[in-house]
Amino acid sequence: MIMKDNLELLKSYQLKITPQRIAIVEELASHGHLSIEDLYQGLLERFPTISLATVYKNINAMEEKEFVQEVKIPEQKSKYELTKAHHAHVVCQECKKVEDVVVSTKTILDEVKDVSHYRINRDDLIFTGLCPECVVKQSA
Amino acid sequence: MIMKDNLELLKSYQLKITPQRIAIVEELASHGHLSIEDLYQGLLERFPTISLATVYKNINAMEEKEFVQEVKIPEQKSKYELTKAHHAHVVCQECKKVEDVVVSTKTILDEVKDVSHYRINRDDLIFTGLCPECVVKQSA
DNA sequence: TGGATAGAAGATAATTATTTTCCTTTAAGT
DNA sequence: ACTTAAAGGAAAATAATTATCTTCTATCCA
Repeated sequence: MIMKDNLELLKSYQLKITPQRIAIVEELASHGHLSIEDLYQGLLERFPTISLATVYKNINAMEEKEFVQEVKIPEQKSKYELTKAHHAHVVCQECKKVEDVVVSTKTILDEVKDVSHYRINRDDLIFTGLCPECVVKQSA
Repeated sequence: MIMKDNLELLKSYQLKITPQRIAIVEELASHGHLSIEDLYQGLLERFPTISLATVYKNINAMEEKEFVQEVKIPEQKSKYELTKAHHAHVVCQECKKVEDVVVSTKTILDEVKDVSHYRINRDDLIFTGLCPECVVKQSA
């Protein structure tokens, strides 16, 4: 179910509230990280006539407003997530799941700035490996 | 010009040596990070009849053998680079240039492992901001 | 609350990007 | 040199994304 927060948020981002958009937010809120195709398949169940173009247009509009963000993952199609407090991602190379992880970036950021002399204002950190469940399966 | 090393390397990766492949390696060696389209345009000058499919097929083959690696960058098309010692990337949001940067990842890796309980064996770190040149231009 | 209207949805076409096919050519190993 | 597996090139096939156009609806305001 959708939280009022999300509705308010959509509004505050100047995105018109439509049933399709609400559904997109719900999907993202409950599943976390979804590809365009994932979203489309999920929405089809609720809106049998929804167009793939509608998914693209909405995700693009939401990205534009920074309401959602694209996550580019090695060896996979891009996933989308609701914008939230800054975080990194861990990806399981086995089961493909993607999770958020909050880590301190100060140390590495300082080093990057120091070494590169860039003024950094964004970081996209993806860590790939095996999730705890897949580690177990693998050793079994 | 191509270094013998690259030829040897191509061989050692079981990739048949062809003029087109040599050119791809040269392009990547001299320009660092190139998109498929960049590569195609560069190669066209030397091989007016080269096919875009050849570029795709070769890059895919080289990726397969881990001779080159894809670098997924926010808001940009993927770039490709020769595989080398592990490193992170800095991207200038203004002039779009991409550079390698070597930083210690031990601290953050430990934290990621600790927080996520994943067994991590790969990291893709992209830092976006302004390169020194663009910082200057911007304040001018 | 009942329009007016900007913007969204849906269908489809058009682009763009990527992969595959098929046939010719060539690199690499006898 | 000869053989063969693999690569190149052209074009077709797929996939992914964007654009267009018409219809519909959320939002705004009298």
